[in-house]
Amino acid sequence: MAKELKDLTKRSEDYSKWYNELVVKADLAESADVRGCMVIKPYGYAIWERIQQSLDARFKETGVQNVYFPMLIPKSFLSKEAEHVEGFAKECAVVTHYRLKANEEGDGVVVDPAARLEEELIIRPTSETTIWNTYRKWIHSWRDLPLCCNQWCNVMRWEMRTRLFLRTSEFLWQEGHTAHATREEAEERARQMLDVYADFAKDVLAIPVVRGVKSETERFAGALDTYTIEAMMQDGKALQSGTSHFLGQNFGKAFNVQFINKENKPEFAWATSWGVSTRLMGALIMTHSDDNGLVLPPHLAPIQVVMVPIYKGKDDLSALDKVFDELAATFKQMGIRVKYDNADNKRPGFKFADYELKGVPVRLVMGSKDLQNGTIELMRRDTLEKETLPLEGIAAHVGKLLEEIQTNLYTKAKQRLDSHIWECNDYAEFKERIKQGGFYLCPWDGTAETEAQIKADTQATIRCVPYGYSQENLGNDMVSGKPAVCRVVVARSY
RNA sequence: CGGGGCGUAGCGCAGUCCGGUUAGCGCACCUGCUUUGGGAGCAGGGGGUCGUGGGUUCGAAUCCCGUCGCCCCGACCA
Repeated sequence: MAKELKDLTKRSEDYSKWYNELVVKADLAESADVRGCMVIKPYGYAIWERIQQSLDARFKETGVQNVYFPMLIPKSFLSKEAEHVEGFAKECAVVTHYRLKANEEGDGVVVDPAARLEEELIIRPTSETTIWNTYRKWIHSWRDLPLCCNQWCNVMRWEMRTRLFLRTSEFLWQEGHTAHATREEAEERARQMLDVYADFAKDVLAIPVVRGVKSETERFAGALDTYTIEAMMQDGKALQSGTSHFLGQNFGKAFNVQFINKENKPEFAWATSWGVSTRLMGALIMTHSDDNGLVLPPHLAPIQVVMVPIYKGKDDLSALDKVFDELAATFKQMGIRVKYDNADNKRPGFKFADYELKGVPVRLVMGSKDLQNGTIELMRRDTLEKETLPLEGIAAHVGKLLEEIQTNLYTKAKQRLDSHIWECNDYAEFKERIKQGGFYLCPWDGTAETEAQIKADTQATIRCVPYGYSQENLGNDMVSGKPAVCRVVVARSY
């Protein structure tokens, strides 16, 4: 399998194809028999669960509670916020009937025309509308605020083109929805959640991101401001990996969510929403993977250490079992996620390749030779380096090594990001260089026209107005030549 | 919705141009033996209405007409 994968990467310069093959071969997910949807397989879902656990704990530290709202949204809800409906209308799946009946003219079943719904229901593309419709009942006084809820759920957007994890019709995500008494507090929350995402990406996924704010055309439908984290994939393309929106009072007004403020006057609630999705797994795969398969950062990996015995007979195995079982217990005490694979239906070579494909950070191997010598072989996935070490003290060594691998993966990705961000002030130069990928810091006049021009000419888009990069000596917009209002990140994206 | 391509075993494909043995190959699967420190070897075995409907023909996976489905490129997008 890995051989095929390697051949593929050598033969094909198409990064997307390599990515898709990798997802399938690493046993993460596959295309479903339903248009544009995906089946997440056990190992892929284990990774998603790690993301959930880790993010959820961070949300709760900021005072967020989990809730659940229905998947079906009455059509009328969606039309209450004008920009919101315009943004999502083109990609909604609609429920029109509630019953089937036997086909009188042939096999199978048909939709029963008598069972037409009076009001169609939309399968949620996002839940602002249904949640704010309920917030009206929950919010009456400034004392009810802030209200900070999050839900883990699926959503459906009828995308025209799909790719596993990056853009599927149905995807898993979390969506946070907060309501606040003041504009300042809501804006602060939107930025705070962006920081939660950025820190999570860095500390757990080992993915460095560029934080910033979206241009008006790239903004979430119905938002006043959309904050984003943009990650750079190995081919230099950008991937929007998480967003946080300041929604102003748009949804408060649309759903009439008013509270009595401290001055005893009615006021519309201020809103934010923020989300990350299974797309993060796409980011993870495309940031760290190599030709041997996935490379998972230890803080995320469902299996941090895999142990494989090499044996000839039953006696060999039971001697090795004893050592490994003891080692496994030590790892578990240390809070390290360990798997001992002594299954006899797969040969060692197969296991090695398979766990590499799955990105397990550390592999420990022992055979009868090691047993005699009191040694153990260790391989780290990030560098593929192998060494034979004394069995004594191996657990402590592995504990330290996991942290080292985590740091190393982040450092490598950060160096790649930093060395592929360039200032660019000349449009002709930009058009040439964008072909190789990378992020370009370009002066922008703030108009949608130049933004559209760039997209038409190069397929690249304004990813964001970045934080942490100089906004001085702007000069003129590289397309229009008019005075620039800010420097933006321009890149091709997934 | 525009442009290109493909439907043959669970998966990947050859065969189609130029109709003619029993439709073939690789992987996977099953059985047995030998193996096990980098994706095992040998031997044997099972699995097909060639997407589908019609037509031409002594004869169709192959030619003709229709139809269904899928993939890729664009517009959309977390």
